[in-house]
Amino acid sequence: MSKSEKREEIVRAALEIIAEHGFHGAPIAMIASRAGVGAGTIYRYFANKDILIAALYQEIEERLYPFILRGYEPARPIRERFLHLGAALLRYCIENPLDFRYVEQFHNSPYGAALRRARLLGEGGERETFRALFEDGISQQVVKELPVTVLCALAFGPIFAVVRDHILDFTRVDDALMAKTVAACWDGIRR
Amino acid sequence: MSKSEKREEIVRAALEIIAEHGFHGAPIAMIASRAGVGAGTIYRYFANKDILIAALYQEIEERLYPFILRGYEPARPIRERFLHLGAALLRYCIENPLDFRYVEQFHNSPYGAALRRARLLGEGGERETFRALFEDGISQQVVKELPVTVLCALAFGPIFAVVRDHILDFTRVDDALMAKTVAACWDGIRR
Amino acid sequence: MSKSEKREEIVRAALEIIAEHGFHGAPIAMIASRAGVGAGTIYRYFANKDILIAALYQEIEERLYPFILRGYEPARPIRERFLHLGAALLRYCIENPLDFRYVEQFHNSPYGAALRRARLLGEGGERETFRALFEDGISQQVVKELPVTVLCALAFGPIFAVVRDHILDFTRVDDALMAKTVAACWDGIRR
Amino acid sequence: MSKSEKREEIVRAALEIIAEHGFHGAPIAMIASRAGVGAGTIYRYFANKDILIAALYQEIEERLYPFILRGYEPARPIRERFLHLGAALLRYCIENPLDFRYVEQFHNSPYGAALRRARLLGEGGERETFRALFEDGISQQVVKELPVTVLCALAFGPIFAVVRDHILDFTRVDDALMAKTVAACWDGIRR
DNA sequence: GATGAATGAGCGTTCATTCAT
DNA sequence: CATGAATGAACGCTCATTCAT
Repeated sequence: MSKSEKREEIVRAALEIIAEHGFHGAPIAMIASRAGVGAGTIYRYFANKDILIAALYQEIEERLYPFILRGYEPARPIRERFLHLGAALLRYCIENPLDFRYVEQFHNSPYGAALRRARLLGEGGERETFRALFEDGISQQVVKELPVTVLCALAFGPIFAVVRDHILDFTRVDDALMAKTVAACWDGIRR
Repeated sequence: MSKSEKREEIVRAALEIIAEHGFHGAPIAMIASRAGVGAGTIYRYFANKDILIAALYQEIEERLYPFILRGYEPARPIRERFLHLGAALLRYCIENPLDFRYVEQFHNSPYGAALRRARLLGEGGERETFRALFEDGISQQVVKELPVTVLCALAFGPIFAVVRDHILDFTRVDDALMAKTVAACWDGIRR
Repeated sequence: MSKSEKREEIVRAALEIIAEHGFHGAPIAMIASRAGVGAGTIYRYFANKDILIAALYQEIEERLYPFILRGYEPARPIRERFLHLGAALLRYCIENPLDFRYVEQFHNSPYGAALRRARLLGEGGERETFRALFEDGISQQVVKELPVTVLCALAFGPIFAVVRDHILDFTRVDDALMAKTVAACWDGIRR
Repeated sequence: MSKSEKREEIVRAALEIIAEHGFHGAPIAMIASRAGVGAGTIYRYFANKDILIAALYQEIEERLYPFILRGYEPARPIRERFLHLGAALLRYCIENPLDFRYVEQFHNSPYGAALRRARLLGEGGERETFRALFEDGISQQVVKELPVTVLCALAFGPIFAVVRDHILDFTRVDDALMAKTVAACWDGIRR
């Protein structure tokens, strides 16, 4: 196994186990054994468990962002752009439930809050795209005049809630329902 | 300190520490010391940590439910009823951020998922009220024809997201913004 | 409940619980609740748990000794005297299994060894009777010329072993088997 | 220290401390420190304390059995066979007092009773040898017609009692006394 | 005198991290 | 480099003992 393959195995194992059992249910020894490496080896790639956790979060973001931007055209009308981004986000989460579960676990830790706070100040990855969309929408008087954070809440809150229900098998989400959900989110933010 | 005061102190200490640091950041010894009691004392009131956690969740529910139903009139129009419930829910969370944080932690634990699943089957406390409202709304063709779980997501998702941002000081939520937020949620679910 | 009744209840409860569950399975709180008194009350009668344990042992000895001496006639022949004492001892243990179990637990604790050592030096209750019997037997050349401790071992060892098996339901001991067992013990020590 | 030496050290430390102080007087931390290892290390070799205790018992049995069978010839006369086994058993206990004390502690625990009960049903290690001997003896009309459990009591009861006295320094047991003791046991069971 | 709630030292056990091999 | 055995601090929990009522 090459060096980078090993790293990948570790990250994959951590994702699976943490998504499934949460942070407390994921001892380093279990991650190592699922990854097929020694426990000490993990510390060659990540200084400690917190850093592994943060790096994994990073990786997920780096998969998500290209996914939702694929085919995105900033020149299209606001509504169309929103429907594209919302649908892509929803689809990604439905198709990558481990990633979604992991991100939820992460945000629900002291660590996650720190990161979110840091994001507010600096550049925010895909956040920027949504921020630009909402600010365009406001200035074109297509979107409600609300703080961007609230618009985010109106747009993403329902999407993530639907994904949660889907993962817990409370709601079966198919393409049709995905479209309707995102459309309803648009109703929430549009003027 | 009287017997019931001691119990209350324990519950309050647990609420504060768990809301702030999560379940892993809240050892029994820390809860005990914050409550001003010995560690063993907690076990006179709660058989073990899990039961303390569940009891605290129960207590929060028992505070929340009466709060949001105060002044609720099931005979009023759907929209009005929704605005009442949504605003009350949002206000409760804003005014009781520890309760909100705690409930989030709880739902994000294996324990919480088990409870949610159990709720789906049996009677669900305040859930019933919302379910009735949404089903009324659908049959009166005032609300979108979507699964109740999705309507819940559209209604509560944004509310909880706004509360999260408020607690993290990302958004300052005043009465006006609360009203606008709930109104936007209504736009999301109404036909 | 009078003062001495209360003491008796405590001792009885301790006997039952310790005989059944051993010393670790017998917290003071459990003894108190079985005795129908408060936990603190036990400390009015016994300075601490060790002293309760020792006092209970004492009480059992004080029941056993009169029982085996009932009808004992030191003037009768050695063999007859031995059969009397052996049968009485065996019968007592079979009929009072809690006492027997307790004594076994006791002897198997650091405490029990200390007591046995103390006994060797001072006067030893019923031990004296047996010692006298064996020494008579040796001087009359009816009993093997062995140290008294070894004669005790030959006489009591099998009796206690049989009782253990009876209590664990490995052997059903009736009057006939009791007689045969004691007779065999006699064969062990007689010339 | 090699891996298997470490395991051995742990077992030896546990034997010493439990033999001396009983199960409650032998916390894991004390065993670890006597063994010269960290407390957590014990759990690499034994899943928990109960399993350590059971494994140690097993090891003692596996030392005892070969010892008493060394030079045993099933073709010799009953009496000779009994004297061989009895003397070997007695010698083993005298020479390995820690083993003896440990086994006594073990049998006097809920765990030990469970094992004894299990033994009654299945094959019983060295028990089988003694059982065969006694049954041979009965059918050859050399041994008293008593239940095997009672014959065991007559044979082993005195031996273990003598060992107890020896360990507590009540009786000094030398080769001559060992021989006499076993001979007396034979008198107890022979016709 | 009697109570039982309160205490906290001490238990068995886990697991992030280190380091000899 | 990679390993995984070793570590020990920290956890949840029990229970003998105390003491305010």
